[in-house]
Amino acid sequence: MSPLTVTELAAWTGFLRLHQRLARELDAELEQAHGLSLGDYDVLTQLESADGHRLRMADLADAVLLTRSGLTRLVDRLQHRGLVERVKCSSDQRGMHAQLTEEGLARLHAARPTHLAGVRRGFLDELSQDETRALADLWARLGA
Amino acid sequence: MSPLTVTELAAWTGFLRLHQRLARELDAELEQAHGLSLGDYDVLTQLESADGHRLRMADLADAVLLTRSGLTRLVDRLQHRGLVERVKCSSDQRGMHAQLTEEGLARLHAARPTHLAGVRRGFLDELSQDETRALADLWARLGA
DNA sequence: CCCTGGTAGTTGCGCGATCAACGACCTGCT
DNA sequence: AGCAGGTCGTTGATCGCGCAACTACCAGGG
Repeated sequence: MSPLTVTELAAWTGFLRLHQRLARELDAELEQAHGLSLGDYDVLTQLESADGHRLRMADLADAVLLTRSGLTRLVDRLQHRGLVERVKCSSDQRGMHAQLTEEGLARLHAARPTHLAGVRRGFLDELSQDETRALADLWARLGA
Repeated sequence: MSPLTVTELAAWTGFLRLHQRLARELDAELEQAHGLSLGDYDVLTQLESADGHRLRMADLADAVLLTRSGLTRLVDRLQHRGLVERVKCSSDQRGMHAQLTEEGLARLHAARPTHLAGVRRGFLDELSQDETRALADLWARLGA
């Protein structure tokens, strides 16, 4: 396996470093301002955009890239705080829906400006429109 | 705060999702093939490229974006496995160097092909040369 | 000289995530 | 009908990390 060129290395490690830095910054900011972790925010957002503000546990886990067990506990915490509730699935007795509550929606809306500002400040603001589109296309390609 | 455009959203979430997926894939692969986590590999690599294969704890922590406490324990584990050793700093009685051992270097070299193959397969192979350069430049700009 | 403010590294604690194992349930085949 | 194999969500155990507190040490000013 031939070594990476300097440019390749920079393209890869820059990706890693930026993610680590940004994830920590934005998480801290959101936690401090609204008591939500990035994971909380991610789950809430997925639920908001889902039909009826509810999602099957497994689908939600896939959407936020957590294991099922990781999601179980994250939903536990959100439920305990009243931001989400569990609803039995009618068509499958094993299944559960995670359902956004009124309060969950409100908290999400309250937190959104903070988070969007952070994402812009740390990421989008540095990108031209062309670059933004190029990145979006690139991630789509890499996801397939 | 105005909402994100679809493209902006894709540029951001794609970044997040790709990182989560890749980090998990590459970590599992490296763990299974060589018993090293990505964090282990990262530390070993930093030490390899450092002068005398050694680095002050604080500098190493900065290089791999861990807190000092996180690094202390990571080095604990590596030391326990004989891949790294701690050396007192001569110029500062508080200071410690993390120093790569022979075995640590060997393990790193053994693991490198696996890791490079994974990075290429999941990331670099999908990029044209121009894109690779553009990304490297972009990360550099975002780092400042 | 010492004393104050700051830095280096380690530690106790708590959190959040994974993995493996489990019970409950579904589905298709015989 | 009954069983085999797979899926859904949860749980117990464990791990790695950050935060805050701590000790040891450094450096500069009175």
